[in-house]
Amino acid sequence: MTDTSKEKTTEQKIEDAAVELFSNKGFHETSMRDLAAEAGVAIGTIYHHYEDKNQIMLKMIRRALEEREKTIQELNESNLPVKWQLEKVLRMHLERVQKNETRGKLVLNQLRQPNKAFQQEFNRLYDELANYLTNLFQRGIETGEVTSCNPRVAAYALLGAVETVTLKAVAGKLELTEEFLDNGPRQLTNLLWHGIESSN
Amino acid sequence: MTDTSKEKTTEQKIEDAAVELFSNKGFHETSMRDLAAEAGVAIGTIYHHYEDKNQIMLKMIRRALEEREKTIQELNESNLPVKWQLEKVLRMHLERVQKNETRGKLVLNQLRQPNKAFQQEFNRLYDELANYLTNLFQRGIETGEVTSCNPRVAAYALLGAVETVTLKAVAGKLELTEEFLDNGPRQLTNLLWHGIESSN
Amino acid sequence: MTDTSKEKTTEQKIEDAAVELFSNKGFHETSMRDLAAEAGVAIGTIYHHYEDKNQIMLKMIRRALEEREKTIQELNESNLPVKWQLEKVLRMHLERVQKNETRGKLVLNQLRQPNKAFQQEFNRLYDELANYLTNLFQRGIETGEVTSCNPRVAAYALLGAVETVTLKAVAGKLELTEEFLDNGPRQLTNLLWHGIESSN
Amino acid sequence: MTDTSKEKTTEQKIEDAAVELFSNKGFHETSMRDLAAEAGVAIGTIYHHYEDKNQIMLKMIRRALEEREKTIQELNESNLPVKWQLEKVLRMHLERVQKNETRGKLVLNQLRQPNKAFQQEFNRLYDELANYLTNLFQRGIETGEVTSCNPRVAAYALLGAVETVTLKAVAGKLELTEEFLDNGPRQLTNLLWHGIESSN
DNA sequence: TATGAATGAGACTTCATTCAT
DNA sequence: AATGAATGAAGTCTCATTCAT
Repeated sequence: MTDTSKEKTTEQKIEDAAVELFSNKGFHETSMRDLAAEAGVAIGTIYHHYEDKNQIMLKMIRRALEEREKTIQELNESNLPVKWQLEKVLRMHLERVQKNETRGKLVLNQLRQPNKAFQQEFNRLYDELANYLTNLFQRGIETGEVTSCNPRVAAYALLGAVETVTLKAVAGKLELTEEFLDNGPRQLTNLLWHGIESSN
Repeated sequence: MTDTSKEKTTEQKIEDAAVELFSNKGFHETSMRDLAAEAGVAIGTIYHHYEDKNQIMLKMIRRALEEREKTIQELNESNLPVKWQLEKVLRMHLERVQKNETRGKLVLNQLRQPNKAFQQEFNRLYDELANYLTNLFQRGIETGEVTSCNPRVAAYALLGAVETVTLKAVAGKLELTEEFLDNGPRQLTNLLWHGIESSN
Repeated sequence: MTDTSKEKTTEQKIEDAAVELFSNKGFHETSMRDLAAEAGVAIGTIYHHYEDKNQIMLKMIRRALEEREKTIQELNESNLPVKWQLEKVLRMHLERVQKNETRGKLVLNQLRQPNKAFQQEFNRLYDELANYLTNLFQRGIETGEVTSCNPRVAAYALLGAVETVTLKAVAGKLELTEEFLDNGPRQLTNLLWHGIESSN
Repeated sequence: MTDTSKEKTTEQKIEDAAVELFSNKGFHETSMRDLAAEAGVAIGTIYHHYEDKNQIMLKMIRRALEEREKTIQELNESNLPVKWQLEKVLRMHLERVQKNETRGKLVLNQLRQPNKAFQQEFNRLYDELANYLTNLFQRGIETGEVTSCNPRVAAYALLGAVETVTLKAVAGKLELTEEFLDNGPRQLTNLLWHGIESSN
């Protein structure tokens, strides 16, 4: 029984099953039975680790967002130029999704759900991202780096653009070549930064 | 019994209830009982008009998207400059949402749901939009109006940006003043067109 | 509008639909909607002709059995030899089923249903048949035409044998050649009469 | 908690309730609520043990017929004279019904139902019986034990006769004295074997 | 900690029946 | 007489959750 680091813990098995099923079938379409079967544990076991079904989702969301939160706080405290921060944020986002496609899909799927019990906390965490970007743009406007605009609108526009591109990529609607995944963040930054107008 | 055109048809009552509840509580969280109560009809009456619950959602989605499809086909056949078409599309979108906030919310909420029965048809309609924009940008690149970029990525980015801004506005996260709703499309077009870089 | 005797009356349409569906799908599996659709009339129309669904079945059953009852009463009052009466009854039965297969199936299907509302009356009518045969055999025993046996047991055995053969024939499990339908009654009578023992 | 072998298992409770209600009220007239109440368990519990309502009936049918199948296979492989096998089959049948009247009634009630989901498998099992008898008679004809006749017709006639007698007995229409139940099979065999003609 | 049988509220859906037209 | 939209009770089945082992 010496743990050889090969065997997953029960907790890990449940978490993996949840990410897999919630992101591919959806929260409601996944029953506790499905979850237990996918994880290879008994239903009762899941209830030893989570209070109820909502808490499972909540934990997945928290874990995914908290990682992002941390990076954002660091960036927020740096005084890097706006464009630079923007590229870093995009790069972080794409890397996260690349590293764990399924969890990324899970979070992105949740973004538009109304009114669920765990939606409140989810929105709280999500708003931090929006606030960070809003402030970033606000400061950019003040320093002249960014064109005059409603910074919150710009923030949501940016988030929406990135989310959608990512989701479609993960869903297989976009061929994300190696090259795109490497240069993508810079290209996307440029696109957003300079707009789609030809400079000719 | 003189029909004063004030009274809603049964079908209309059901439709209104569905839009109201699906967009505010979500599809799964809305039971047929809820729906019947909100519409002021018996449960059986709903089944007289719709085959099952999914078909109700499907009809709402179809109706919302088919209106958009028509406008897009017209634009597609016009030969207006890319930027102009872009502004027209945004204007159409905002007007639609303004005119029927709830239905707009309903559709936007559905964009990210995985795997439901009606998701297939929904995606088919949604892809037409994406294809239209992709072609628009592709032609723009060829005519030199648009900077060199992956036109499909740009299309999804644009869609995501607009969806998110709209959804947040409808959800009350953005104060959309009268002025914004009037000038919004032009401003948003400019933002997307020139990017957020200051021209100073 | 002069009735050209080609057009079925509404009542006839309903009756035909009922026989068709009840015998092929079963009573419970046939909804009033199915019935209305098959008959080509509105649901409400059916309720102008029948009090409720049970009454429709009841009427089918009554009609089928009353025809048989009449013949049996006549036979009962005749003083034909037992074997002769037996053959006549079998012939009548097979002819009836041949003439209206579906109605025959309907009745045979009902023979074994427990406890239904209309089962009571059905059984009353069915028992008349059993009683007739019981009396027939009883008299046969008294006159020495029939071997000593429990006449009621013999009656039920006969009924069961005939029903089952008929039902299987109608269901396609037996190839009932023209020849069998002609000579069947006599052969079956002989089989029952002399048993299956070889006379060699 | 010492299991005194007096307490029924949940499965057994459900099975007993199903046999009781299906045979007395009928399949359609028995709701899952009825079943749960009679068994003294929750509705959900039934679904823990059976996939759906049809599967419950199917299991009852299978159990009843599989016992019969086994005996028949043994007889089939024996080379006993036809008349002897016939008597043994009848004896087995009557004993089975005597031992578990209700289950017997259940099966007999199902014999005539059209088209239900579980009817297909039921018919498969039932046909084995018919085939066995058909072959038995066929061989009897070849060996000269049995009179020349369509052996399949004879098989169905026999089955029908026995079923109906049994069912009426169980339903209380026949007074089956101890004596009859003991000597019944021999008498019934004789009746079928020699026919009802008096040998005088 | 782990199990999985048991629970029962509540979901979706069907369907015989009514009634205004 | 004929229609069919409307009704709502009752049906089957699902599922998050509990609890004795």
